[in-house]
Amino acid sequence: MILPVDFYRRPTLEVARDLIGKVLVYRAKQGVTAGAIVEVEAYIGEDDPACHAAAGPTERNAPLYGPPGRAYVYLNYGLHDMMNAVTEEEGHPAAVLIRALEPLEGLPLMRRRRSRAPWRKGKPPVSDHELCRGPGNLCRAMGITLADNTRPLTRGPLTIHDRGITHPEIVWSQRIGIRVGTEHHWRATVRDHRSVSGKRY
DNA sequence: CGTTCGATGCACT
DNA sequence: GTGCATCGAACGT
Repeated sequence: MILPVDFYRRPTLEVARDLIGKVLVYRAKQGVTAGAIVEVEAYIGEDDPACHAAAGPTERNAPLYGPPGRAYVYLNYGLHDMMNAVTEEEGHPAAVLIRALEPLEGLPLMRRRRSRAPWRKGKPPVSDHELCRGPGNLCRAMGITLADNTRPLTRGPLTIHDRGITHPEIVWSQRIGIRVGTEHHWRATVRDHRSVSGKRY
């Protein structure tokens, strides 16, 4: 079952918690890829210095201010696409960054896409559990790009599903890879999961 | 195990 | 011109 818009129109920390174990699906022309979410981070409002809305509305962060249940995709470090799910009411800028998946479907396609990265030329293919480890890696493996920015997650090629995965054990920790706002423990991971990026708990 | 650092594009100031 | 919500290699312990 595809998660409805009301799933996303809630406090961001609740959405973040509940996204763990849900399944991200991309139906591309090349084939279907899917993975269970095992790591997320919440970015909440203009008072959160690490949130892209910290400096107020801009052209780039406009999707954060838009309706919930849509994708906010942006390019980071000039290299990596990052995918968020927009949360809360329209006008309240907040989102959940999808940081890692456990690959479920389309692993050969994921591996082909990962191998296509310029910095992986001539390198051995990555193992299964590494295919979607890290926000940049998962976007590359899933084929998620800036073209998917603002796409609804309730229909179309990019969707998030409840497939009844049973209550993974969730651990909260500091968000990683940021230089401000590290005091908040707004990173949720599945305990000791090998597809989680960075430190595991 | 850990830390450091270069690649790379673009929004923002 | 500056600085990233990263990745992976190259080192040191």
